[in-house]
Amino acid sequence: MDQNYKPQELEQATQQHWRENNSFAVREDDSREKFYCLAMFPYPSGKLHMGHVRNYTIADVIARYQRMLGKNVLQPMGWDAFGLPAENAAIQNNVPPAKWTAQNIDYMREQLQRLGFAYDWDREIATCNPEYYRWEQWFFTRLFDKGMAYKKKAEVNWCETDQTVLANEQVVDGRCWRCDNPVERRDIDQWFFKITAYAEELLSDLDKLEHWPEQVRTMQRNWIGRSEGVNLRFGLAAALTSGEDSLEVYTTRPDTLMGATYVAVAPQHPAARQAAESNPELAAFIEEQSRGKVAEAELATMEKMGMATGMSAVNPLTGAEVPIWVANFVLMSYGSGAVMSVPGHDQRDHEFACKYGLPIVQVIAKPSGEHIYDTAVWQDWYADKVDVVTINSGEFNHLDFDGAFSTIAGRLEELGKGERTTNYRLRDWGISRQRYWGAPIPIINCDSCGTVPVPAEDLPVVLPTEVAFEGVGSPIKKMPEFYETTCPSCGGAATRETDTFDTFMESSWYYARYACARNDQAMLDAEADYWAPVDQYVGGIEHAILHLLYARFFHKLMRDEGLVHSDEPFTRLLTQGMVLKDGTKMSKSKGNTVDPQSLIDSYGADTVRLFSMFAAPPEQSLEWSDSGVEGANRFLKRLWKLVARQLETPVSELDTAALDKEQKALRRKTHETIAKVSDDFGRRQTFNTAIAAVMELCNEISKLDVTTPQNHALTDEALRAVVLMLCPIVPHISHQLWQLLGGESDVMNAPWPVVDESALERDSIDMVVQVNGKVRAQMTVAVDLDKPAVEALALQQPNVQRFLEDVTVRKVIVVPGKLVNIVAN
RNA sequence: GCGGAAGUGGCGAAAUUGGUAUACGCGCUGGAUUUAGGUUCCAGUGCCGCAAGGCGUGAGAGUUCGAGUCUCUCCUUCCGCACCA
Repeated sequence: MDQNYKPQELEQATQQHWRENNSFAVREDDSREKFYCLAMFPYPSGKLHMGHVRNYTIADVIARYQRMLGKNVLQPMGWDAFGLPAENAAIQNNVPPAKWTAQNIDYMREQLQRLGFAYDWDREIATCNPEYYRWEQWFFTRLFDKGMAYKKKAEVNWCETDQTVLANEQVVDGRCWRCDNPVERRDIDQWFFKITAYAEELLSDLDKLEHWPEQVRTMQRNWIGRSEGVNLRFGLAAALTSGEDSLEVYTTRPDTLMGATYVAVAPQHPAARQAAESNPELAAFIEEQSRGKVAEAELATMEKMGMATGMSAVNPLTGAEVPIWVANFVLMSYGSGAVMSVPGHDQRDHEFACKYGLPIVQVIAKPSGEHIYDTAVWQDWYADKVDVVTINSGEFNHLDFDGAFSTIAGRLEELGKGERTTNYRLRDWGISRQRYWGAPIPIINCDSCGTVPVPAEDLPVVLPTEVAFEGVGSPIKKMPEFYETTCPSCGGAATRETDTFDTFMESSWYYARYACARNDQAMLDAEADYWAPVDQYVGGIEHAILHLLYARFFHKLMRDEGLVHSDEPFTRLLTQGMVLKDGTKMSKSKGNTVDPQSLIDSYGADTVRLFSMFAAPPEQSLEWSDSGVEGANRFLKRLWKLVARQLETPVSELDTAALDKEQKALRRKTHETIAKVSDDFGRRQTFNTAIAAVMELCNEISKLDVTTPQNHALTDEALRAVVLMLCPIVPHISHQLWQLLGGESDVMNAPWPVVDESALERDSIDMVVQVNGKVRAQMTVAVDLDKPAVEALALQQPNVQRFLEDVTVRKVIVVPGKLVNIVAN
């Protein structure tokens, strides 16, 4: 055996072996438990970064471990290939997005293979291929027929110069990130998915996801934002021109209805618009509120502003008339776009009332009644729901929150002026993008038939890839050969939809498609149903809401279409931490990136994998350290030498009955390590401590003199266990060392090592003796020594006696196998 | 403002059920090998102290024979959401 560890040639040979044996291809197999392990697929941006390496190493370690447990493991890989960067690159470098993307995929696939990930490449998918997105288009038409996909005018951020819609993130200080022109809000036709129809299920099923991080579940709960309240209608003193004679508001605090002193409506509300017709000042105010800053975080810190409409509303229970104001803080997209304002018990309403001199009425009070209510000064308890009672509320006085809520809600229901409702913060998912590099929305607009979905037999609607970019607009919007078509319904001239799908669409169902990636007859099939759901999903926390919520939604849509038979797509979720350098996230803009490729070139893939798994537990952020990489490499070199030393002597039979104390200790260490590493890999998913335990075992092995036959046999057992346990993490070196140690078959197919319980047995144990909680002595006692004897032995320890000289022993606590604590004073 | 996570040596971190704080690795110090540097190997390495010992897990209290771990108060950092009626 070569005395030196040579990762480059060793890894190349191992990978060639895997390729030749098609080692990672899998099929359905009912004789074994299936395990579907998946890492979030990458956007093919050019080359892998350290975050990818970490993500894919974690998933690969889990997949390989599960495989060694005897399961039928699927681990696929693919490309989230549609998206904006390809368009930007096209404009900058004059390369068509399709070509740019394909080149990047080829390069990054090579990198992933060089890292030795156990992917079934036969199932590779790229979402920009028509073979993939045709099924997405087909599914969309199914949802259209069901009414789950619909078109409506929606307010968007619009850049007039670039002729495109901007995402909120692309609006910087109210201006376009690219051309710096002021962004307008504009109403344009957009396609939506009715995700709100699944709000309740998406919320309640979070309780089933017990193997998801609590943080992600909480974030999704908050995002869905369920609240219980009442929809109620204020009368209108004068009916609107549209015929409406009432104004609907949503409140979670019907108990404060008697304290409503004005009604506030959103600038976009019909009542506001009508009032503006005869009020130029108000019209200007509404116009002003419709442009400028749009990011919601900025809206939240904006000054509260409003203007009276001159109209008034009638309280449905008291008949009192209150003024209607337009206020910039009321959102048209939540509830009905109008709120009843109770400045006595809502801080924001209070601020607004103080600013504009509107009346403030107290309707809830502390039950003691001792307080003095100063309407000019806000105090936190004014909004409390517990330990308060209603006052100044006529017949509804002296009720607690629950009593007031149900009595007032009940009365409104009797009068037909309101009803209890559940509201969600979640809004329908807008899926239209005015971008080019995405899947075309399969819709044809016909002057006589209206909106017509493309029939299944005409799918896919293929996105033209030979395109020329003139500025930033989507090229297909200027291509009559793309958009001019005939109506599938009447045969007349019609135009195609030129918008494309949000790229979150593709990533919402790719996990299911891997399972039947080459099926050109159906979106999903029985094989997809065999593999679904994903048993272990691994990805960044940044996808906690959007991607993971959309995928959960899609899974339920597919279930209701009969395509899958589970409720949730991802049983277990691991969110890996960021890769940091010098305490901050690695990023191009900070210039603190480390190129994985150069590390692989100089140390080999195994070293990179080992360091990524050793430096921190997977959920925590990982601080990059060049010397830590050296350390990982050093360990592999030592391991190599350890096996080389081992092979100098022929193997003898291990006689476990004839071991001396030192030999028993090493054998115990070997099996204790197997137990710990198994627990760390399986239950805890703390691979850093598993590696540390293996390192400890290796340190023990290297201390042993292997020239005696029994020591050599013992080391053989230990080294085989080490190689098996390291195999998921450093598969290349493990593959070679396993062969050198005479292991049968591929190490990656070998069974995970089993603990020999008899090796764990010990006849003596080290215990600590404390006096008043401070360690004063160590002693070795027989395992079966009873408590009184242990206590007596502890008291005899010379250093213990020294500390007991001038005090009286009050109590002795014996924790078997661990310690003795003598309490004395 | 609301919600979540976390604060342990010089650094990354460990301590899983309330039981020896700092495993494992990095770095550092000394030594061996080497023409030298690097590599490799050996020994040491929380702080104060010659030692005995004392002090040590963000700060302060509490519970306990015993607290990094449990309870309370506070401080700091990171992350998410953010006018949601």
